[in-house]
Amino acid sequence: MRFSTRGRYGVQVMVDLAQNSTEGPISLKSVAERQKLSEHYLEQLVPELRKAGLVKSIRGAQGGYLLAKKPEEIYIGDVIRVLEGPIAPVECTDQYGDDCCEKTEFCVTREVWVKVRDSINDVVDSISLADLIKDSEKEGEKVNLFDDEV
Amino acid sequence: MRFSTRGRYGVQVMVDLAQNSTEGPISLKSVAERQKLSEHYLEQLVPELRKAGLVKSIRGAQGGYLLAKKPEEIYIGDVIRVLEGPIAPVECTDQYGDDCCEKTEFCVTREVWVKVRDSINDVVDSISLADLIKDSEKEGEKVNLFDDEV
DNA sequence: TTATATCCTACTAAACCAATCGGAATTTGT
DNA sequence: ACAAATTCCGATTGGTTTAGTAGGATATAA
Repeated sequence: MRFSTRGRYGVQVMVDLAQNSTEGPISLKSVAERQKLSEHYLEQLVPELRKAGLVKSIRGAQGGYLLAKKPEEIYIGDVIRVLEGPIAPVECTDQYGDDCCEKTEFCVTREVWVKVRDSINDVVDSISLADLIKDSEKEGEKVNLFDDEV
Repeated sequence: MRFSTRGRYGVQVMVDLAQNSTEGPISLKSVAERQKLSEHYLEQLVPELRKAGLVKSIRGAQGGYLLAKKPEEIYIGDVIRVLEGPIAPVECTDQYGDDCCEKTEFCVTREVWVKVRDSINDVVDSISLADLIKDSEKEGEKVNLFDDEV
């Protein structure tokens, strides 16, 4: 049960843009260096974010990418669904309200996957880019934000 | 972002056992027929559930599998984690409290994945086999249980 | 002793993942 | 006009994972 690198890198790129593109476009080269990712691979992912209206691109020298909206208006769920496809822990939860497999009897287990799907969507749709970079502004302290862990 | 068939089939098998093993062991052959799954493939999965203490096996003719505990005491999360491994939407959330990548700066995005992980675990650890088969006892009505959907 | 089961280890075909490669098109600065 | 920087685009690739299949060995009831 893993997200692929697509969603993970995508979120990293968006956060990086939010942190760095305050004045002018940011090249993928610099994002790749800061985030320690393959520039070529990002070239494959980021155009999808552009087509989805999450970033804007400026071509040519000194070009690069910019967020298309304010960090407060971009939710992690949007980024993930663009790069990973709809969140559907099993196939039959892909479309809402559809009935799934051709099982003759009522499919009992679907309830589980629907609840998982909805709960993931709730989480990722409740966190904006602004929420994430707010944390990073406390840079240097390195506090543990995850006090819910063991 | 999918669970593999392992987790899905595993839950199906456990539900099938809960529904059918009230008196005596159930063969994988019959489970496979009812659930329309490959018997041989189940032979690969179900022993893992046995080693994890979720089912008991009885070998030989008229043998088969039984739940090792009451349906009220078996949670979907247990089944899934046995067959899919720990729920960790990205690698660095695999162990609790561990810090992840060797990023020099604090990893902002990890917060997202930790919250997703915890929310999935909360859901699957709140649904027991008993909860699922309770629904199926209303068989025949075929009501839509998912009124939270569009 | 036969049929029915679980148990166990390999093997495999297909799909998917995470890139890499090689260039075309666009824009800025000199 | 030209070079450098950059996005854009399609093809290819090596490795891993998935979802099984194959072929038996072992155990037990009838």
